[in-house]
Amino acid sequence: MPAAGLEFVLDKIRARGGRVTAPRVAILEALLDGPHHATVEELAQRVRMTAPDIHEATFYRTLAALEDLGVVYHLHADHGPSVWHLAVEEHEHLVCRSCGAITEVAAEDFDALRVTIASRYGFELNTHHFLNQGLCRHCARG
Amino acid sequence: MPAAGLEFVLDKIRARGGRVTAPRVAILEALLDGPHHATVEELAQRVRMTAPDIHEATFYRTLAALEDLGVVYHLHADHGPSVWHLAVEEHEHLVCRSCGAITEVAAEDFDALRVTIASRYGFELNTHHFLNQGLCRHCARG
DNA sequence: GTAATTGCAAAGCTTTTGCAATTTA
DNA sequence: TAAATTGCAAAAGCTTTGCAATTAC
Repeated sequence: MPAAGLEFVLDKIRARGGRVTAPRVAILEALLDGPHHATVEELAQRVRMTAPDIHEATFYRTLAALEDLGVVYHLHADHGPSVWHLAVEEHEHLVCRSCGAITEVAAEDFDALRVTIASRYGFELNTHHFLNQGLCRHCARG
Repeated sequence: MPAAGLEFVLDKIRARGGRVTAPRVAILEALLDGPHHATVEELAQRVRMTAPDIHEATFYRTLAALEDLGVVYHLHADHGPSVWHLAVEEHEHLVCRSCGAITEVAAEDFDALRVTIASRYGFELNTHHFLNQGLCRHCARG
């Protein structure tokens, strides 16, 4: 899933007959520049400086379109809004239920589990659609 | 997490100073009799025959109370409502993103993952708070 | 020009909450 | 009787949608 730069994604949009619009560019830049994961609200905050008039619905529609393209994906958090993520590199997300911090870890750490589940149950596990919950190093101690 | 029978749970409620009410009994019975997991809507449906007047809010409050007691827990589904689960035995849930079927698998299948994540990142992973998504044996073939 | 996209407003769905009335212990 | 629980109604939070206006190609 190498999604690399802005131009790469814009070309992908055009290739599908999509339009490259100011809102889409702004949202993509926010995701490319800042941390590669964010809720809609966080994205809106990042974008607000450069493009204050993008409607909330546009975020949802743009992100859904980008997800169709395989450029982003979303994770479900415990409660609260979905976390949207740039599909640059595969990794898993550990979210601390105490402090809320998100730790990104290597996708390979989950490989063994996928293999186990596939061989025992014939189930193709997609591990990165949810945030994995638990207690981070720091909070586990406290 | 042996939660066994109805009486066991009712005693647990009383022991905490809680009241044993008709709605609580009805909701517990629905969970004990039917499949051990259900959404609020599904529970309401099961309960409707015997107790048609339990308000939706009561389901949420009752389930939250039972969760405090460690008798039930809830899982977040992909989209859609939470799935409430009787805490009788530990197992993990695999939900098929194609047909929606929930496969329950042994908790031990996830043990290795928990150990890996703990030793590499010091993160105490709680694996059963989310439904694990993927494709079931049947749909993976199709 | 035509199809895709946006803004706006409204609504959908799940869940939570304030409050007065009811019920359990 | 006192504290816990319920029903009701309203609202909160996240997300989706219909529609007319706008914009990219």
